[in-house]
Order: sequence, then structure tokens, then C-alpha cells
Amino acid sequence: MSEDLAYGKNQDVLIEPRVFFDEEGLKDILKKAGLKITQQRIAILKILNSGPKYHKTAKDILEEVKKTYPDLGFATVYRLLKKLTQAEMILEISMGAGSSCYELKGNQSHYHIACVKCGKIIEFKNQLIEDTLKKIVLEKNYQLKNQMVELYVSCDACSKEK
Amino acid sequence: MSEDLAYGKNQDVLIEPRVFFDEEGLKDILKKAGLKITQQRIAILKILNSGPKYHKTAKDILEEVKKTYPDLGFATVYRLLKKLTQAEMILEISMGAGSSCYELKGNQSHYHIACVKCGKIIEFKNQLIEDTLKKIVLEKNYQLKNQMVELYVSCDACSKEK
DNA sequence: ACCTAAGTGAAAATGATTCTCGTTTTTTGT
DNA sequence: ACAAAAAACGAGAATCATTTTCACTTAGGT
Repeated sequence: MSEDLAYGKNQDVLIEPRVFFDEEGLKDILKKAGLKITQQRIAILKILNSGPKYHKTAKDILEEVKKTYPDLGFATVYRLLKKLTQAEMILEISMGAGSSCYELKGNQSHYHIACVKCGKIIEFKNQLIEDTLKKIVLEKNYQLKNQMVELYVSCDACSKEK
Repeated sequence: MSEDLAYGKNQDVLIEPRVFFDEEGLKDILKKAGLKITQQRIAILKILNSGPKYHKTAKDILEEVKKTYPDLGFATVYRLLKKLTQAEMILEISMGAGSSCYELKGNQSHYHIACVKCGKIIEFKNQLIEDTLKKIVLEKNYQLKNQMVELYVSCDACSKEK
């Protein structure tokens, strides 16, 4: 896994470029989840593992994967996403209404800022918040499985309009 | 609006008892959203404004409201929830898959801890996180419309099982 | 190479949410 | 109070995301 993240001195750096897995890494994800390695699954994971952003919807994935496997359908995509989510190898994020987004779990937790007008989503990271959340959960004797911090905003450009 | 919140010295206090609106307050919500005041809407808001927890699903609301208005259907519930969400008078929260939850917006922002096993949801509040998030958004020149912090955990009881 | 459990594709089923349309209720102007 | 216009309502159909079913295929151990 490459580790060339755009870290900074600021608490809230944008995460880019993102972490990528190589083909072996993708196979490991399946192995760790106790799943068989199939061409379809590798194809799906390759898509989740590509592009500038971590998060993709099932529809995003299907549209991409159909270029290589035209017969692959939603059932297969959702089945894999669900199994990997249960095995905690990927994250499911539901940003308000509409479809959930999915991300490969790197060792990075990060958060999202979404513009409610133009739909743009920015990923960011903040160590103070991460530590605070971990502490809260620990104090209650709970095991943290996933954390989600989502800010809904009107972005600079959209606020200026009209 | 009553203000008898269970504040404490701790950063992460559970929010209970919750903030309630009186009937005038509920009418104000409709007025501020530019909506007509109807019996059905008041009934829906009264339900959102009752019980120990802030968040309720459209189904929760419909089941309750049918006791008084048996003919009222999903269409009316969803229409109102959508309009009030757009007018920023209530919050829509989507906790993973399944239905969204809705909450009347008091002057309190609060967060959720959900057990992925038993489904229990705890509401909590944390000023440090709130301030940090506000700062992040402000620095980017964005206007914060809504914030969501959701922790998915295995709770104490569920972690012990099996 | 063989067997079996696991995976696949197509289509149907489910669940949540939105839309349509004919009817009813509010609101506004008188 | 009264009528007309605008907004809201209820029922059911439509849409969209996701899950299930089932008959067929394949990966991975022996």
C-alpha cells in the first residue's frame, strides 16, 4: 500500500493523493474476509481502488465494471459490498438520502464535507476529533467499529450564487 | 421551549431529558418554513416533539399519527419532513442502511452512538468537537448547514455476548 | 481431474421515498 | 362571513436502492 498522503501541519488536511492497494493487496482483502477470489470481485475492488476519491456508490461501481464485465449485475456488486462491510474491510457511508457510498478501508479514517447545493464532496482528516471520539467510546467500554463525521455546507461558490 | 437539559461538566453528556416545544413553538416552525398550518402537520410535529429520543423515522411517525388520523398516509408525512428539512427546521439523519431519522432542530446539536449489533442509539453532545468542526468549515469560507457525527460501535452488553 | 461449497446472473421481491391526480382545506381578498 | 385561488391531502402508482431467489457455474481443496 502506498503511503504518500498529503499530510500537513494543519489539523484538517485534504486527503489527496489517496492510498492505493496493489493487486495482491486487493486479494488479501478478500482472503481476510474469508471470500473466494473471483475475477468479478477483483474487478469490483479495482474500481473501488481507483480514481481520486475514496467513496463510490454501487451504481458508480457497476457502471465502471460493466465496461469489462457487461453481464455483471447489481446483485454481485451489492453482495460483495455487503460481505466486505460485514467483514469490516470496507466502509459504508450514507450521506443523507440516496445511495450509500463505499470505501476501501485503508489505515486512514477521514471525514467528509458535502455541499448541499452542488453536491461536491471533500474528504478531510482531523486528529483532534479522531482522538476525542475514540476517547468517548473507550470511556463507555464500547468497541468502535466505524466513525462518520459529515458536514453539510453551502460551499464558497454556491453561497455566492444568486 | 423548555431548557432543562442534563448538562454536566463532562464533554460528552447524554442528552436527556430533551428539549420540547409548546404548541405555539410547533406552529412557529411551520410559519418560519412558509407552510400552512394544518391539523395533520401539527399532529406530525407533536409526535416528533414527544418521547425520550429526538430521532424518529417516517414509519415511526406514521404509526403514531394514525392513532389520531387513521387516513393520514406516508405521502403527507414525507412531504412535510422534506419541506421542513429543506427549510432547515428539522434534521434528516441517515444511519447506515434503512430509513432516515428526523429530528426537530432545537438549538442543540448532538451526535449519535449506534450499536451495530443491538441497534441501540445513544445521543451525546461534545462541545470540543462542535467547536472544531465549526472552525474547519469557517476557515474554508463555507456555511455550515448541518453536522453529523455518528459512531458505530459494539456496545458493552453486545461485546460480551457469545 | 473431482467434489462441494461458494459465487454468479437474471429477474422478481422488498423497502423506502416520491410523484400524480382528483378532492378537500386554508388563506386571502371582499 | 363568502368565493376564488393556492396549498395541502389521501390513495395508489411509480421510482429508486437494495436484497432475495433459483438454476447454473466456478474456485479451491483432495
